[in-house]
Amino acid sequence: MVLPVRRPEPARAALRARRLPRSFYARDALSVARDLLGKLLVHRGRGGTVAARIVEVEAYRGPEDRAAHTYGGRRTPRNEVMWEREARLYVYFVYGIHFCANVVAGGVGVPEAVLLRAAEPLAGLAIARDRRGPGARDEHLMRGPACLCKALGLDGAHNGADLLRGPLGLLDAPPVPDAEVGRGPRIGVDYAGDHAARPWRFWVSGSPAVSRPRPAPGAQVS
DNA sequence: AGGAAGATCCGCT
DNA sequence: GCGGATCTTCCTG
Repeated sequence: MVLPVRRPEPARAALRARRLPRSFYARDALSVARDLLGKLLVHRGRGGTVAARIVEVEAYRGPEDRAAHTYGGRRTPRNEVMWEREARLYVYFVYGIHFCANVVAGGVGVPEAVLLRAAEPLAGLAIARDRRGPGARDEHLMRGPACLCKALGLDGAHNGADLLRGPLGLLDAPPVPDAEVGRGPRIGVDYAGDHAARPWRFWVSGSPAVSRPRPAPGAQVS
């Protein structure tokens, strides 16, 4: 009699990885953004755990970045978390409907962050589907910053959440090689003048979960 | 005190 | 491709 062979489940193995150390976050947002590609975002919430592989991010670089909430050194109740210690989550509300989540980079007084724009669902698919409702294909459950938050159950209550402890975490995973990294201008920041053209958006080429796989026509891609 | 715009998504045409 | 939904935040007067 042949025993049923339980093939090692890739997600389970991946979720055993350690959390990224604080030093990972204590760098400029561009480096953190690039290196976040391929890492795993995990939320152990009520109803179970949802995990995802990050495939699209954007760097927001503090006071000098016209597209950032902290442009010009503005410090407000909303963006307060960006000014504090790195390795926390900055969640804000947009368009009266959606939440977007950022990973705080830099350090105390260095208000930089990385917007999480898209991810590939890895575990907790049933929960993610339920949160998103009918209509979305699995590979699109977390395509776009607001969709990502919804599928992972992130909202304003998670603003300031520590990523080194507690139910929210970022786990280490193999780096995405340069050859597979796409780069281009950020989305939805046309108001930022010349800063809008800066190629501070990074994505994993070929991932079906990337929200906009191609850079805008004529955009500088470097 | 008021208003304008927003780091978006989805459905319809 | 376009626009509506929906409300917080911040700047101006």
